[in-house]
Amino acid sequence: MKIGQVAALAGVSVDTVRFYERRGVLPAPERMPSGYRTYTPATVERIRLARRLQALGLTLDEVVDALHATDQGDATCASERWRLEAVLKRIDAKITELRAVRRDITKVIGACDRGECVFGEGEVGG
Amino acid sequence: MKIGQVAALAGVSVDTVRFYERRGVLPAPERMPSGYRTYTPATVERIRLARRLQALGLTLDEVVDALHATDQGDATCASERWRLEAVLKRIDAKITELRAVRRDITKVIGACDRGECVFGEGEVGG
DNA sequence: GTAGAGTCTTGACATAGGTCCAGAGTCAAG
DNA sequence: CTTGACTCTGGACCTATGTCAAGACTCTAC
Repeated sequence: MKIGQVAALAGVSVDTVRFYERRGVLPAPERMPSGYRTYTPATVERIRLARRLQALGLTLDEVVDALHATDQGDATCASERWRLEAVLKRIDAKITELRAVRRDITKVIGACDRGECVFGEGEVGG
Repeated sequence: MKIGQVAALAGVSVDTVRFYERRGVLPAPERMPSGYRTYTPATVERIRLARRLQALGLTLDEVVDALHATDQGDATCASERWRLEAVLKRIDAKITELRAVRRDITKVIGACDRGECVFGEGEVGG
């Protein structure tokens, strides 16, 4: 398969496939005599897995780490699960942060209703 | 006041003050004969307000809009409150999204526990 | 008058994850 | 053999919010 077909099947752009190669998500593929990259269907699966992990909140570097771990062959659910739990922690922290900001905003809106506006009624000069 | 003092009082860097000027948060200040920017204490307040609004989740462009509205003099709580409510909507959307991802992750971890691992036990080739 | 701190402008660098472009080469169909 | 689609490389560009550096100038204190 050439890069266009792989990209289409995986649901990403050709540029993204080449980008993934540069970033280590994909290994350097075989080349035709012309220099064209050739892939096997396994690459499509690899890209799909990478996308799935990204959708779960892993950074691209984390995806690379996870894939390399599975490439080593000794990756199991038990050994990789912590990656997901780390993301879970990050998400929880982010949600907590957003909720705090949310509270602050509602407070400011409430102050607004009581006539104490952040948007100064007076001038805030330069 | 010169830029360093303004920055120190407002709790930002000198670079940030100049950056704010470029972005329209701050108007172009008066200059000394030497070319040095001169500010009044009102600028410190303006920067502090900008930071407060940013901390509430407004983008810098939104901060600029809000400040320009108050500069026009006809800004009131009632007229500016929608900006905060827009941010509130954004935050809620983000929280919803994060919770969805969170659920997905816990599902994947659960599948993990049942032996269906995203990290393929088999190879995911290149 | 000189040292050191502050300020000036312009422009590059940083993150994260791509996207897009130019110019050249290649492949398949008619 | 030509046309159009595809691919190659290398690098620039994007968002957002700053941060940093170089080289020149100015201000303050001694």
